[in-house]
Parts: sequence; structure tokens; C-alpha cells
Amino acid sequence: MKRTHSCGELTARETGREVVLFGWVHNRRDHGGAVFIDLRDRAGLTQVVFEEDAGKELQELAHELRLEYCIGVRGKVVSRGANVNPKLPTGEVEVHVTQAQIFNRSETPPFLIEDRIDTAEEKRLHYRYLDLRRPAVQRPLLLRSRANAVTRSVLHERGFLELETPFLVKYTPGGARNFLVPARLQPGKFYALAESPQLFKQLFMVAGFDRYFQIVKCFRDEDLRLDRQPEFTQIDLEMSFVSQDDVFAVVEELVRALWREVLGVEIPGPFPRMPYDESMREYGNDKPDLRFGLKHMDLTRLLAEHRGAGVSMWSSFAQPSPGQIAKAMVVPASAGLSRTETDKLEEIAKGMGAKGLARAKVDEQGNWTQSPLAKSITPDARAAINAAVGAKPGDVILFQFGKEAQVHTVLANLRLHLGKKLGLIPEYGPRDPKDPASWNFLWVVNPPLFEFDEEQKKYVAAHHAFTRPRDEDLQYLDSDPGRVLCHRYDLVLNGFEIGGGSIRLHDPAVQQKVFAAMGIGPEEAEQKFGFLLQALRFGAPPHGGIALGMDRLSMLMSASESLRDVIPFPKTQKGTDLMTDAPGDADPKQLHDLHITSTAKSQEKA
RNA sequence: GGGGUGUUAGUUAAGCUGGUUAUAACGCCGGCCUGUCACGCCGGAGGCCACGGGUUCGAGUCCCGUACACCCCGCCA
Repeated sequence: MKRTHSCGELTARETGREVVLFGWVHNRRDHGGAVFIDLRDRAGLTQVVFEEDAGKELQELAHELRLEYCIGVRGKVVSRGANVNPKLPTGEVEVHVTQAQIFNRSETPPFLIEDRIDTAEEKRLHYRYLDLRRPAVQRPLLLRSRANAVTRSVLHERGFLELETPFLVKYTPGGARNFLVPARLQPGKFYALAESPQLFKQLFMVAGFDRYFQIVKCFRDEDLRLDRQPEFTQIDLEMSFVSQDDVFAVVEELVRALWREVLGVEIPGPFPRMPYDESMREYGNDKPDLRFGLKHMDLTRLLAEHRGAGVSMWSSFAQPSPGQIAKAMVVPASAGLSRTETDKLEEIAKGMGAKGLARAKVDEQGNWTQSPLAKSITPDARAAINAAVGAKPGDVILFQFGKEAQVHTVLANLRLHLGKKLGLIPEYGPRDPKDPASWNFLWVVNPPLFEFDEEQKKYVAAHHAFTRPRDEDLQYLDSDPGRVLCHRYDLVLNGFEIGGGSIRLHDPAVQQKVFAAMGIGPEEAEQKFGFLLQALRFGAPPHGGIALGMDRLSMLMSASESLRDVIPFPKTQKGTDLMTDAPGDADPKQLHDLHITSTAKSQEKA
């Protein structure tokens, strides 16, 4: 038998034709006489019928069929007349079997292969090849395949060359933790798995390739999250002789083509931009979800003006102290937040390291109730805060104060939590994938070049050491490095960072100053980044680029709940593969060949 | 490293303030049934209640620990 059609394509047009279908038994309805089988393949379902008068042999075979048997049938396409099944695209017809073959029987599957996925993810991952049979599990992967095709097409069209870079690279300090690979041929030495092609793509620019892209795996040995896997895929690109606007133009064209070709949605451009500083100030992170409000208000200066406002836990705010801030967020009266619910918010805040969650409910007179602050707050300060945050009667004001990063983490997450709880945004995914307004794209631009490392008591690169400072900030490189902003940009979609990049620093003189600001001398720089620094001295062109997270893009486009849903064989939060049981043990011979000794406590062998 | 949620037939769940035989649906097995499409009807099998301790006359239920999965903080662009 040779397959003539898929299980998703037969319609009334094929009536009367003899066809051969291959697939899996999706469902069976055995009436003793006639046996109905829903035959499934990637393309869909077709009802095939073993009729009572089909002959003894066929009848016996039909009764033998069980779920997930892999079979082939030859038969005639027949109109279902009055028995049309409107739920199936192929519901107008059925195939009356004249010949059938069982290619392979199946054990009873551990879960049903159906669209409704309520099986524990642990189980699904253990039998991932069965889980992947589910049409609903296949759908995001089909979408991703399409996105790959569109990406290649758009970028090739725009003159980008698809060039490959090594995975086995030299470890470079800073940034994400690398996976290490022992080098058998060089005893005691290690490769690192590339966390990104960053340095190599810059070398492509030095080499004059002008425009490079790659859909490429990256590896980072960091803790996992809903949107983070240890190996993931980036659409990585780099361009010579470009400004930030040039990069944005290409990326917006690519992203809009993806939404147009894959989802059939026309996203308006250009995408809005927001300074990093504004994002941190109003949303507490660098990837704000602008589909809803609940902005944060900074009260640090106000508290200083009111000498701590009479509240003992705010007394340290009477004098401004670096790194310490006070912020508030207003939950509108319309949210109808109960006291219990507010208490629960405090638990969430504490879970994120907050000491507590001071809050105040504003009454008709502007007084505060249900609040530990109510007694001590000075009336002046209360009125000033009410005015600053725009609180109306019935509103609840939530406060966080202390270390800047801590305050931002807590308030940013509370904002997201409330956005979902109050129904301002869905739990996950876009409200309506077909509605352009459900997709909030945003460029977050011009973050600081350096951040101050409290532990090392010095400035370190916020991104990497080769990001170009803004020209107007070059004057502060020596005097006030923290003030220098740079040509770094992140693309944000619905609160997820889906891409990030920068215009690179190609001027050796400025580069030297940047290193100096971080306390890195010429020798140390040479030792850490030697080959790149050397390359930049041979007439390197101005260049810049970006990397887009293909997994996150696919997750968002397919309205999936997790990155795992767009990766065929994902890892668990502890980095294991429940199907293959990776990572596994290495035997002593292997370790010996690799010149490796394990210091891990030896595990009991079964 | 830390916080939270969960773990009961193959699967998904119920199981109350601890009480003697741990339920249901789907799946599975057997039988019956020409028109079903979540087919139907009759019968049946199937449990280390995640694991290890403890409290108790008695633990699926309460307590402690461990493992695993998920979400989050730290970490990570």
C-alpha cells in the first residue's frame, strides 16, 4: 500500500475515489457489525468504516483494533449523507475499508491522546513522544516551524547571510554561567558551551560580512523559570554601519512579518519606545507590561520633605540615603479588594523578600484606615501622599520602602499579580490573538552602561563591556560612570523580554575608558577579551545587532502557558529530562579519559 | 540557597472535625449491539493513598523529614 492522502484533507470532492490512509487509531466505536475508526495523523481525523459485509478477515481485524494502533487502510470515499459530522473538516465523507493492515500494535497508552491536556506534566514529559501525538501539543510546534521559515525568508530577503558559529568555545567571564565541557585532547582544560554567539557575530562584522543572522541554540547554566530553559534558541543578528534606528527597523519588519504570516495579524509600527529610567520608575522592571496601568509612584523625596512623615519605620527617609527608596501603588476602589485579599498580598510580598506590605485604605475625608500608618502619619504628609499617588476614596495604597532593587522586585510583581487578579490582563497569553491591541510591543532603551556592584564595591558592565555609550554621556565616563547611558535596547512584548541587543563599541580609545571605569587595566582586558580587542584594532566597522528569543516569541504567538510548550523535548525546573533521565552518571573510564575526578558524594549504585 | 503549591487505581479527580470495606469518571479486560462520532448496554479486573519517621487505641487525613513536579525570590538578558 502507498499512502495517497492525509487524514485531514478528504472532502466531498474526493467522493467515489479509492484512497489509502495511514495513521493511528484515535477512537473506535465497535458496533459488533460495523466498526467505526477515527484515523489520525498530523493533518487531522478521518472516519473509516469496516462494514458488516466487509468479509470475515476484515471484520476480525477491525475488532482487534485498539487505541494508538498504527494502521493503513485502503478504501472508497463515500458521502456520509445525512450523517455528516460538522465537527470534523473531513466530516462530509468517510472511507469504507476494502483492505487494511496493522503496522504496529500499541500497548495501552498511559494517557489518552486527546486535545484536552489534564495529565500531570511530569507524566507527559516522561512519555513525551506520546504527548507530542496530541494535536494540541503539536499546534505550537507547527507554528514555530512556520515562524522559522518566515524568519529565514525575511532576513535572506534583506541581505542577511546565515552563518554558523561554534558551540564549543572558550569560557569568557561575566554574564551567565557557562556549561563546561572537558577537553579530552587537552588534559585539564575545558570548553564552554556558547551562551550566545555574541563575540563571533562581531567578528563576522570585522570580517566584512555586513549582515549576519542565525537561528541558533544557546546554553546557560542558570536556574530555570517558566520562560527560561538551559538550552534555548535565538534569532541572532548583527549589522554593520547601522544606528539603533536601523536595527529597530529590521527587527520591526521581521516581527511584523511573523505576526502577519503566522498569525494573520497586522501589528502597527513603529513600536513605541520608553527610556529604561522611566520603565524602572513607573513599573519597577525593564520589561513593563503596558496593557494595563497600576503605575508605581516614587515617594522618596516626598518623605524626605516631610522628615519621615511622623512614621517611625520611615524615619530613615528624613535624610536621603543612596540606594534607599519608597514607592507606592494604588489599587482602585473598583477592585473591591477585601481585607483578606490585602493580607494575601502581604504574604506574596513577603515571599519575595519584603519585610511586610504597609497599606492604607483612603476614606471619604482622605483619612487612612485599616493601616498601621494611620495613627502616626502627619496630616500634611498624608494629604501630600494622597495627592501624589492620586488616591480617591475607597482606594488602597500599597507601600514598599527600603533597598531599591528589593522595592522594585516586590512592587513589579505585585503589579503583575493584581493585573491578573483584577482581570486587566489574562493569566497568560493575549486576550485575543487576532486583535492587534492584544499585543503590546515596546522598546526599552538607553539603560545605564554600568551598574554598581555592592559586593565588589565597583562598577561592572550592566550588559557587556562592548556596548557603546551615548555620545553625550562620554564626558561622565571618568567622573560619574553611573550616569552614563548606552545604546542598549530590549524588545518587550506583553511583559516578556523577547529580545535584546546593542550598538557595539568599536572605538579602542573609548573602549579603554570603559574598561578603566570598571577598574580593568589593559593587561587584564587583553587577557579576558584579547582576540576581540585585537580584532577591533584592524579597521572594525561600526556595528550593532540584537538577539530575539525564538522560544519566547513562539510561546507568546501560540498563546502557550510555558516555554516548555514550544520545545519538543524540554527540561524540568531542575534541568532534568524525565524521558531520557539526563543528566546521567559517567563511568570511571569516561572520567579517566577526560582527566576528571568527581568530588560529588558517591551515590549508591542499585 | 530561600518562599509557596501539589503528589490517592493506567489517567483525572473526590475522600469533611482522624473511625474500621478508600469512591467516581475516563481508560483497560470479557460479553452484547449496522450508523456511531464523548456510541450504548451488561459484567469484571485494577491501590505500597510518593517515600521515611512520629503522634494516636486507630492515620489517605495530624506533625517532622526526604524525593519529585510546578510557580516565585536570589541567579539569569
